[in-house]
Amino acid sequence: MEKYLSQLNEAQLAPTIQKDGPMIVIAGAGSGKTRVLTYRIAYLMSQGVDSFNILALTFTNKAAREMKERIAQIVGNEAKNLWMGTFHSVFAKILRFEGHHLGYPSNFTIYDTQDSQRLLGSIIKEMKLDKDVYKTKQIHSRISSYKNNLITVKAYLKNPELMEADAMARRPKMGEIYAEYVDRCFKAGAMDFDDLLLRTNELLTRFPNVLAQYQDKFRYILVDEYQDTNHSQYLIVRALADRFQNICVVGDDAQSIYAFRGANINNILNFQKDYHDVKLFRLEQNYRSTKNIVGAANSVIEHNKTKLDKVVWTANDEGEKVKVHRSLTDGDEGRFVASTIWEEKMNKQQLNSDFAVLYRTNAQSRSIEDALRKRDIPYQIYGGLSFYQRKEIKDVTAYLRLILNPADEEALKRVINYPARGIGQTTIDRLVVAANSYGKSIFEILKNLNNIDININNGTKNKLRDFVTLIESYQVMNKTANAFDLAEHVTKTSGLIREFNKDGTPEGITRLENVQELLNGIKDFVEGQMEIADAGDSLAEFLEDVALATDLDSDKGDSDHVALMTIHLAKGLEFNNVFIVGLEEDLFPSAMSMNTRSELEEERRLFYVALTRAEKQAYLTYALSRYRWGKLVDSEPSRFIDEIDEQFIENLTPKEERRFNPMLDADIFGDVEPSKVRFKKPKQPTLTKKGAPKKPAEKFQVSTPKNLKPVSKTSGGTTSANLFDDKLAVGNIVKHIRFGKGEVLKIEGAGADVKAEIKFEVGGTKKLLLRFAKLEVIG
DNA sequence: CAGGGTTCTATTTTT
DNA sequence: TAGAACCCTG
Repeated sequence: MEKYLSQLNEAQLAPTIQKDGPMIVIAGAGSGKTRVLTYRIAYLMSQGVDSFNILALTFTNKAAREMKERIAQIVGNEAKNLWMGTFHSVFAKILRFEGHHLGYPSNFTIYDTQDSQRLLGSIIKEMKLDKDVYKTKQIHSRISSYKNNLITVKAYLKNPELMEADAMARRPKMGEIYAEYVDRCFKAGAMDFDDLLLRTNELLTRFPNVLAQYQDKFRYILVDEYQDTNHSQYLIVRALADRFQNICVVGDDAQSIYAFRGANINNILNFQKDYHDVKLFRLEQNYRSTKNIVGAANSVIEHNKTKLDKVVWTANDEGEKVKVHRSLTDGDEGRFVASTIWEEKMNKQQLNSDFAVLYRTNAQSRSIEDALRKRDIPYQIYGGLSFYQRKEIKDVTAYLRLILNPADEEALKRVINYPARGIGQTTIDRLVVAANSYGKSIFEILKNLNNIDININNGTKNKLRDFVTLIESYQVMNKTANAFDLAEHVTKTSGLIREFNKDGTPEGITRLENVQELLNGIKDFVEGQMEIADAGDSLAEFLEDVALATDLDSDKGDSDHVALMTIHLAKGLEFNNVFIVGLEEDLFPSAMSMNTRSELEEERRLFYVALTRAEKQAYLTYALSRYRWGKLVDSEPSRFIDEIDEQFIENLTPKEERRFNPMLDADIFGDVEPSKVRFKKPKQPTLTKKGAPKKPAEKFQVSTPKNLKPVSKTSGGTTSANLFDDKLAVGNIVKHIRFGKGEVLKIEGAGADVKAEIKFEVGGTKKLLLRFAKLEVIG
């Protein structure tokens, strides 16, 4: 242990060996707080604290895993007994054991955001409320914030102010929706994310003996990223730490960026008032970044009023200045990022993984991706639609969830008619009504179709019975088979594989691959579990992992790639070179977050977080205009750029600015004669029900050369360039493409390994320019 | 009920 | 732009 402690500086050592009592560590960015946490746990164990008595709450499961591995290197196998993880995953585990006190089955389902919103959507529909007033997203975030503040339905109904506020927002039925939602979740044996915390609180307050048991267990509690805890989490920590008061929280008020999901910065600001005799430690020396980066970050955060006193400094080199780059469009911005990475890799012998591109919103990844792909620079996008949220994955897991917990309403609704079995919406609606009126789950209704008064014809009833038989057969199998065999069996026999295989489109193939990857994941999981002696039901535990996994957690990690992610996701990470893109007013700071001082300050902290991810070099980029919601919009540089002290900045003035030039930027090796393209007249204007005749869209039918095989298809399609239909590939007729003068239509084709760009000019003479390029394998 | 086509509408961040 | 909702037809 001594040898490890000697690696710490004085400021780090003090909190590490402070064994007992409440303490707070204010840790500046890059000051080595993870190391302090890790070594502190190891130190506690070396001082005779039983590993079973330590609880460490981290921000991601990945962070917990890495910390655990590190501790294991120091103290050995004992580390396995530590309780470490996110609030959600740790308390989900506890609720599996103790949930029965609250009337939950131990195999309760965890509803993710999508499940919650779907359920709310159907409740709103059942209540016949106006869905434009009662928007599911907003209702959900409302309910979420109630729950995070421990406002139960009961408490809500006793709180005239809240009800008044909702009534003022023209949503007087809010309370009813809330009540119905909670009720339906409960009946489905499901908890949403917020329930995992709320119910833990309920458990600890209503059952003093349970509380006592866990207080006794968790004698030493450590909380990372304390600035991002919400009220619900705060109360859990307080309750658990109450007996021994051995509570150590670590955080940085300047990096509090989760207010939108209920995080309360006051938790960290007021910590010293919450406990007696709190020891305060500060880690102010930054080991991560150059003087220029630290200086730039400090000068920005100075503009915030709400903050704790702290001076972050570094003994590192001066380094390069923070570079600011202006582009014409978002496309140019992407090309700047890609070419800079390209050059830096050449000149400085760096790896792809030395680079990260950070943005405010997920939608911004697109232009960056395009540019990186064009240069063959490998990248990985983190976040966005995470693997487990993809449709095909959710389809498979829905079956698995249903097997485990047949009451799971959302899972059932998802798969009862997918793949199609002739069970339509009307039938499902009737089932839901019946379930509600009998106070049973839908699956119970299905099992008792004979004894229940329900208006469903016999043909459909038989289909429903077949479905029940199918699920029940899986349930039988689940008793003996392992999770992998079961999952594989389900994908084959439910018709899911057939469904994805059906059309043979690249999308279908990708889906199949994803399903295969899921199966592999289950296999790994099952094998991993065999090594654990007291492992429980592998399927249940796998599903729990899935529900609480973040995209960072599932990082395969071994390939060398540029990382693309939102700033939120980048918290806690570091990279040699960081690009912060889209630094424009209304984008960053976001237009939604400029109404109040506190919102704006949070955006500024977010920028601070982004900047402090960089070790050697930070690039700030913005574009003069950018495609937002399909249109090119002018934008102004972000105020955050101005807020940086000039001495830390270098402006990169581009020598020449040019827009995308297909002759230079695309890989062209052939042309197609315009004569092969045929235009047809636009349709007549169509009348819509709502009244006014719409202007006719300019619609043309275009036939493309035979060797072009259109590949992708979208669900809808207005202007979409990838609106192709498989059938059309035969005659090569592309329908319904709406375009304006000079717009570019891209076709990414499979057939002859081609990619083409067709340029149309509408009005005047119609011309076509078709260019082929090498096929780019996407994704 | 299924499937295709059309129209509408929402765009912040996530456990 | 892209996905969801909706509408129409077989």
